[in-house]
Amino acid sequence: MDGTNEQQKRKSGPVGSPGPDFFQRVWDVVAEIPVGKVTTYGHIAAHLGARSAARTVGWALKAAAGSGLPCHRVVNRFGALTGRRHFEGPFVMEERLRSEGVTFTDDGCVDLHRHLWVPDAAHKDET
DNA sequence: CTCCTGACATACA
DNA sequence: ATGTATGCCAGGA
Repeated sequence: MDGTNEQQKRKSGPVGSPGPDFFQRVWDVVAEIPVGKVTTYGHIAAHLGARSAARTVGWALKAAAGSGLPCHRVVNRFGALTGRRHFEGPFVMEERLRSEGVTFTDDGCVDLHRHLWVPDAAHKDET
């Protein structure tokens, strides 16, 4: 049988809630991103146990846009500000990161080599 | 109720 | 190496 629309069955499913809302979990991680640092959707998703759910992470950020969450510190694995269009303006995201000390490359991407932050590292080194 | 899209990423052909 | 297809979770038409 085809499994193309198998995902839709989740909606019709009775409960099967894995626990707290996936969104809430994403917001919790993003809220812990230190200033001057950035993380990627994949790292957040992987930290939540769903490395392939990177798309859903982006959705959570869109839902959190304007909720006071530093969603501007979350970029894709290339360091590109793919979500800048969901901000107050197309340049707000970059300006904010620059304001926090984040540097960019000539491609307009965040310098992940200097500002890449991983959620798992925060749990291990927690004073 | 069903199908598609979406701020991504990985696997396979 | 490039392109296509799928997976994940949630929401909108």
